[in-house]
Amino acid sequence: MDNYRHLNIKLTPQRLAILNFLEGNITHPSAEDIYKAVIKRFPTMSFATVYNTLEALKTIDNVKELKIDSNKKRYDPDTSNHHHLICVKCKRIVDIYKDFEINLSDELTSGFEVLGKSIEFHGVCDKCN
Amino acid sequence: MDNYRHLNIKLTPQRLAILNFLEGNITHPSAEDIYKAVIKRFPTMSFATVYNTLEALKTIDNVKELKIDSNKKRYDPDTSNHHHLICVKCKRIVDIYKDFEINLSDELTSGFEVLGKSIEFHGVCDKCN
DNA sequence: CTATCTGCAAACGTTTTGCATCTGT
DNA sequence: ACAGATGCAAAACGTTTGCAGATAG
Repeated sequence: MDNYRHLNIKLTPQRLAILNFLEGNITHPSAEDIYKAVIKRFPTMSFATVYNTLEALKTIDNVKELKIDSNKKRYDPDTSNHHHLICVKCKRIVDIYKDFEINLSDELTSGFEVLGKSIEFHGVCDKCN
Repeated sequence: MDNYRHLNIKLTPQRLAILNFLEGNITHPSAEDIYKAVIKRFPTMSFATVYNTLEALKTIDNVKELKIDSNKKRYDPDTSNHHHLICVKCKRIVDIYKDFEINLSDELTSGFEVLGKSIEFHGVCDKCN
């Protein structure tokens, strides 16, 4: 529904459908989730287009590839710094918006210049508890 | 080289080879890395056996499956609480042994009971810098 | 002796690729 | 007009599975 001209990528109807599905989406969808959502409006949509679009969006930092699921890639349209809390039972994921300042002392960093971090909290959600 | 009787799993020569390869290994190897290492001594070794053994070792908490690589699973024989620092350029991984105490206030946890966390630091290593 | 493991090959789910056609800009 | 996107099918890749034969305990 929005205007995506500022992204400076070719805006095809398929890409707009994907962008609309992703906008404000906090479900951390997989490529298949995205595919299933957009194919309703675009019966000819292919996985190639989903992956192609995700690649384009990653490049312009409009989407972030997540490693929270070891079986498949998931995507997050929120590219701001935030963390994830995952239920070990039902795998529900919630976003954690807080910047935890962690200083790694030099003897821990092996000479690395540390740029950032991402924290995966795990726990048990209210429904599972 | 060690004695693994305390693990209480069937100790086949193949499993011993995998255990020996993993012991003290800080390279966070993938299934293929393990396979390539042990096939030198067991030319008939199959991936099925590698995965079967990893599954058995995961069950008894002797190895941990890592999510640091979005393309494939990696394994860590060090199951103690620690974190990882990854070079964004060369993907080199170093272990961070420190327990950062992070308290999530109730308004952040969405009712979850938080049990633990794992932090993925990213940065640029000395060689890449 | 027998419950479990091994090794092979086939199957699986996810992601990538090649290519002819189509389309935003 | 044309650089780049689409859609299809095939391939690639990591991982899992079925099963006959082997083996640790």
